[in-house]
Amino acid sequence: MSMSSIAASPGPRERILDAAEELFARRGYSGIGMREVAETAGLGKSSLFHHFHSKAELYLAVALRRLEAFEQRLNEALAAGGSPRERLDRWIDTVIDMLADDDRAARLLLRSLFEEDDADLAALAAADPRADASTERIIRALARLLHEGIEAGEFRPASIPHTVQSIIGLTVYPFASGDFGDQILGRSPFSRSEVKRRKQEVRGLLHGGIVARDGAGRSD
Amino acid sequence: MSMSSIAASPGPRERILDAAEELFARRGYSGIGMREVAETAGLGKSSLFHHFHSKAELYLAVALRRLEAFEQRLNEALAAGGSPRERLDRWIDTVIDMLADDDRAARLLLRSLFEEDDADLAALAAADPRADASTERIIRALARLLHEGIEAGEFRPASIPHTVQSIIGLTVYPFASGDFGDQILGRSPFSRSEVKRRKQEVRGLLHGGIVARDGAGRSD
DNA sequence: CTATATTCCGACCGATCGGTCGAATGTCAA
DNA sequence: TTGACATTCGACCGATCGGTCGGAATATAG
Repeated sequence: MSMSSIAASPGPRERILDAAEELFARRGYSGIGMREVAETAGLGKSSLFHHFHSKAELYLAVALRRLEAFEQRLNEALAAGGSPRERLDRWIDTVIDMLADDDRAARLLLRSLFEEDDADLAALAAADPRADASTERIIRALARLLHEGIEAGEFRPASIPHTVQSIIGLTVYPFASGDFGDQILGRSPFSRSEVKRRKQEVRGLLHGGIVARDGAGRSD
Repeated sequence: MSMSSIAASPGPRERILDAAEELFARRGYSGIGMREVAETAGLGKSSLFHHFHSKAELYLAVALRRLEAFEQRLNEALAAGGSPRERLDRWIDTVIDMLADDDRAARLLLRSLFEEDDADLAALAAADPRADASTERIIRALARLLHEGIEAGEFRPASIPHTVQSIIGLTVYPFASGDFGDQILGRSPFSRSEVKRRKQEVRGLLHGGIVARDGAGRSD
């Protein structure tokens, strides 16, 4: 028997991050306690504090891990080349795929965007700008892509910041809205086919709006 | 003089609701203590509990007040008549105006949509379905409007639930995104002109997308 | 084996949490 | 004035909060 349980499985640090992400995503920073995180991760609270020196540090580590994974996959999507429109479509598909993979990510992301949860957390975040820097790079890459598209005449001229807000609102929000979203969609969570529909919805809006053209509907 | 201070001014109940809304919107349900609410409202904690018997009840009262004000103004916007497209435009303008008036509303709304903050809160919310019923009526009215527009050939056929999600994401999210949103827009909060731009942005997306038509840009 | 460093945990800390209680004060009608 | 009711408040409750500490395991190196 001995030390057993799980041998080649993730170390305690990863287990803690996973547990914390799940909990923070669901009930927010102030909504969960370190005792609960420790319990979920399968160790004592004091052991938890051995790996992360404060609650704020743990939260930032969780957020940073998510954000950097996001950033990397989005960069890959952009680096794959193609016209601005093709790259934008791929960017959107990638975001939606990542959020649909687990809605924890969407909730955590949305929370971190508009939450002023705690004074200690804010102070620590100000001292360690890595998370903010990551979001900023993501936003800037998207803005640059829109700019290129406009320059190339593929996108209609528009206020890029507002378009960025729109794209984020269209992609992130529905996956974070939980029960409420399920209720709108008719009680089913985001299935494979719903994900596909969501991609089509966003693409359809960006390409053609919902208002019918003077005579013709449009296919793609 | 006598009882004075402020004569025709709001009673303690309204003062409490205002204070609580401000605080809950900013730091969420678990992020705020009843002591702080009482202090902000200008009375003792015990007096606060005289007016609201629990924290969950206070939160639900705050949310319900907001939601019903929302619902009423949105119904007025729809009742003013016009084609589905005109009514949808007016609906969107109304939402954006309300959220821009104070961003507490946007934050509180978005929070209530995707937050599973607390067990007690969830239990009480289940026992008093007024808030859920209000959101559901709002959503249903929007869905009905979209349906009418499609029937009338004004809107392109589409998945109505997904379109609902899109419209909410486009309108609500940017006002709730706080510092992050300001950062995207260039550090300025939502000024009168930004609000106008936001309306144009949403309308433009719903009417025409961002992808340029084969040859022509589009004005409105 | 022993020596050393790492990881774990139970017990504990002061502070704060939501909530209660009883008494003091204010208000108003009879 | 008196009695009934509403409102306020300070003091207090048990529970939980984030965080600390000293020592017991455990792993690793020599």
